[in-house]
Amino acid sequence: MPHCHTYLKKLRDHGYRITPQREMIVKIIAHYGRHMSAEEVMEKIREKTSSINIATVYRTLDLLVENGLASRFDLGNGKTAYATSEHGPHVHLVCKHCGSVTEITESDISASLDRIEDLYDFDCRPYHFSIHGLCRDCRDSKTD
Amino acid sequence: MPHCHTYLKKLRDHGYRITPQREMIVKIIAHYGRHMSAEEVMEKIREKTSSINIATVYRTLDLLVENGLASRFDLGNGKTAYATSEHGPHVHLVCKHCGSVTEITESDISASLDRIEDLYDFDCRPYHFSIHGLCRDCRDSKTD
DNA sequence: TCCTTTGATGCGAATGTTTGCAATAAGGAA
DNA sequence: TTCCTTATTGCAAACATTCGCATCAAAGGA
Ligand SMILES: [Mn+2]
Ligand SMILES: [Mn+2]
Ligand SMILES: [Zn+2]
Ligand SMILES: [Zn+2]
Repeated sequence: MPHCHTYLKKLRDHGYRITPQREMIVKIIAHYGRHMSAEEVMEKIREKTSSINIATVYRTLDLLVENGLASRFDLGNGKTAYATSEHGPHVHLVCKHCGSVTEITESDISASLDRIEDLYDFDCRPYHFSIHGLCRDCRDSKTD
Repeated sequence: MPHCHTYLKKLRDHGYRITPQREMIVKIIAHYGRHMSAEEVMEKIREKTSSINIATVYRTLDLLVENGLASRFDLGNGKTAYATSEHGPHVHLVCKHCGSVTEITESDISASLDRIEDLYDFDCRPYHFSIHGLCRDCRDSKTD
């Protein structure tokens, strides 16, 4: 499914101009279906055609996030990751000690998100964020 | 209350050395009671005595986070913020369009965190993280 | 108190991300 | 189709954060 067309249309509808750079970046991240860092997007671009400046990649990814077409989050390793909604909504449990990442099931968080959207009139969806904590292994291996 | 002593003791108990640099950084962030960026910690240090290298500030803040004595999170402006548990556990709703930040009430999220801790055996507490989304004002001012 | 071990610091370089600004080109109007 | 307005790009510099490594000093034992 060419989701990228939908994304591009939404951008155009919001009054943004569709440039070859934006088309290429949207296509790449929409089809990839997983998290990508800005640098990974750059690599895919280099594989295909002429290069795009890294600042433009960041600006386009941020544009998608601001308009609810992608999510941005921090996996704790000093890099930021991006994904379109193709990746599906979910929460990552990131261990701040060993860096392991677990994805949790929708139903484990959706009640709280519903509540937040109701009470605070704040639109969390499509959600995709990280909760940093300690996994069992790391907790056990500590005297505390 | 000199929480900093507690923090320093915990670090020592975990086998870390207590250096003048660590003492100073822990004192500053524990007494401040709010979020601070690494650069803000540096400013406080400069006001007081001789300088500490910024890399040491980052390393010490990360040490506190890894040992559950402080939390680190991203307020979406390209800077990372840190706070000790003096700041209290809570979740920020960060609007990715206008940048506004709302703090939500403990009870609005704690059920989900309990569930996560049970099901995944993952220690979320003391929790302090951000959910990025759209506030009412920004949602309303969009054609979508 | 002095010595030894080894974890912590400072420094400078590398990496990741943002920003200001002049040049460019998308999209609408004529 | 051509022109105009102004959003977008590329570039280079600034900024935020991490890392490797030589040096230093905290902590514990003699
Ligand atoms: Mn994910
Ligand atoms: Mn807070
Ligand atoms: Zn872990
Ligand atoms: Zn807003």
